[in-house]
Amino acid sequence: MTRPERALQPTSPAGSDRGSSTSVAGPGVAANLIAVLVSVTGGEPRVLTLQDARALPSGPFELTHRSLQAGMRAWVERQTHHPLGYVEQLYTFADRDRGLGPDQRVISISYLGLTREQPTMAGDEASWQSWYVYFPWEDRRLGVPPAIEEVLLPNLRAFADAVPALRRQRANRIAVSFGLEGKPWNEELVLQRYELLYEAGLIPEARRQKPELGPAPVQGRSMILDHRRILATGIARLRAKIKYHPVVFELVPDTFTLLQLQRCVEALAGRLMHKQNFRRLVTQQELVEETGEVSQDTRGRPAKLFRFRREVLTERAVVGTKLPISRS
Amino acid sequence: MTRPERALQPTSPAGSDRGSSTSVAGPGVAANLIAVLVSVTGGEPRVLTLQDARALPSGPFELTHRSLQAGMRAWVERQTHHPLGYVEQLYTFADRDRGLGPDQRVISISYLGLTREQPTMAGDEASWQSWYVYFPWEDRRLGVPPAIEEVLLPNLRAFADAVPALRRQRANRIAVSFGLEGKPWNEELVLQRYELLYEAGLIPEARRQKPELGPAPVQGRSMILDHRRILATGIARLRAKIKYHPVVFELVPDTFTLLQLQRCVEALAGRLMHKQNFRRLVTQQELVEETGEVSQDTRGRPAKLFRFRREVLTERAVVGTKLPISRS
DNA sequence: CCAACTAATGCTCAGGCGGAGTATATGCTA
DNA sequence: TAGCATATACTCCGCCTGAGCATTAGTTGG
Repeated sequence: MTRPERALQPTSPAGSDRGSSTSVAGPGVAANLIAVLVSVTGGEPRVLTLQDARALPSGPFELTHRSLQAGMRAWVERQTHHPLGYVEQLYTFADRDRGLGPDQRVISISYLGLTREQPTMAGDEASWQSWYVYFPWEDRRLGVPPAIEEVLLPNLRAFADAVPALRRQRANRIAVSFGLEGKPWNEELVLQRYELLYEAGLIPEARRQKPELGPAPVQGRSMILDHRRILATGIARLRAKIKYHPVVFELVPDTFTLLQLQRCVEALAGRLMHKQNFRRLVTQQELVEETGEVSQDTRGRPAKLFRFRREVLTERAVVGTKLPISRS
Repeated sequence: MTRPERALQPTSPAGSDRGSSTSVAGPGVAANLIAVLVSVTGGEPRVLTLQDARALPSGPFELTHRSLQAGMRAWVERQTHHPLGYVEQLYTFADRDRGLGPDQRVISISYLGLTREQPTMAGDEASWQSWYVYFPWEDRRLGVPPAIEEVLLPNLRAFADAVPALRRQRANRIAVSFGLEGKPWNEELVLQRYELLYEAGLIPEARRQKPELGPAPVQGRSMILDHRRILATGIARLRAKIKYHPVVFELVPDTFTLLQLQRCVEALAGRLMHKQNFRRLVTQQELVEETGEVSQDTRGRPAKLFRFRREVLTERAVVGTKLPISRS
């Protein structure tokens, strides 16, 4: 009997392939698994990191593994001693310029994994980091971070103005990505924003081969190789997913208050939500049921405890439709 | 040939892990690219096939390729002598049965590609097939195909009833997948429906190792290995994508009438749409602009010709939002 | 020229959903 | 007991969307 794996529907991230690679030698091509492991604790979305918080966990795809996904689960659970609630493939890279050499090629298959509790790690170099450590501009829960206006945008504008022929195009791209000039902020554009900063040369990853440029002006911790880019892909995917698939419940305890649930979603989305409407959304869709118990937390009126109605995963097809389809 | 292990992830509820397997340890890993190449002609969505329409085109990933995507483009364009408008990664899996030998394993990376015109192929064994040849139950433009009620559902019900303990669960899954018992038909569940038929043993792919079962009862052409499964993934992805990203325009001529555009979307979705609302949707979003010309087709009032406003790709972030996010 | 037909285009209407706000309930602590 | 903090209930309104009716602009056959 295999352990059940959750149903996943892959959606691809936009963007090109900039490969990432780690370890693994041998002639020909090697396969490497890279994990974006997410949990939410203390009101922060966290990701499992290694190497002084500068790398995502990764490991070779081994022959004992039944499948790529099984391989993912196997070594993650071996490392964390914790079951993985939800796993979804993110993207596969194999880029030459970031590889090991002309005769070497590494194929990296990245996965997003959700886990409910914070595992204790085997290795001591592992740690859970708020993902906003790497993407400070993505957290708007307390309003727009001042650094955006003070540091990020001036640098981006300079980037736009640097090439007159591309000025308008770049300025527009900046406006779309960061929600300027009346355009709405879209929390799903994590990857696009990262890419933009990369192209503008504002982050360390883009300056590795150009030490003459000095330190990168933009805040936010960097990672080895393309790991920050993979993380951006994972965040974007998760932010999109929570809107049409009940994956949040993989990140909260078995029973929870609606506010806890909301805080979790807010942590992931990096935005605050309207409390009453959030409740309406969740309850109307019958995603949860009352346990009958009440939260002991108790500042203010105690909140009812709820649990996820797992049945919804089978009773409905949890996907969206937007075309003007005729009912007749 | 042995039954191909399956690597794509089921969106099905109690999705089990049918991950692809590998048997052996060895130094080398080969990478293989598989393409779902789509075009729409003659009111039919078509897919490029090989080997007597039983295989998707595929080719090795070579060290000369800059990236996976570049590799895809390279050999597709070499084969078809036609540029690829849009390319998107579908899924990566490692399949035991594709291995070249005990010390080899193959990683398959599948891609979806859209092309505007029907290329003339180099090899004569290549042909464009309506994808409904492989999935007849997916075309509801002329109403629900009679074969669903006559062949498909009776067999599925038998499958559900076969195991009393699973009866309810299976019956429910059937209802959700095929839009029964008041549940709506969801054209995006292509993969789930295929999976269901596979698990129910109703299609040739599932019976390859069980010749005693005789011919599969369900109509629809099969393919080698799990190519039909990959095709299902591609169709599902495309059907989902057209709802929030203007990819249809990659499939129609440079100028087109709104009805042409609608027919194209309908071909992909397998459903008819409300004409006036379709126009409203397209024009309100300013996805198109008039060319000033008029269609010469001329049965009935001549239709204005339009062209896609490529600018929308940069002026807006073309993605959706469904959370009750506070504007303040 | 008119009638009939086909398809394009314009317009209206009603229901539902989502964003936002107000009001009330229920626990605590000072 | 007042005040506070949070939970929960309900209302309002605008927009989107499904659906249908009406009109326009061509062609084709008498």
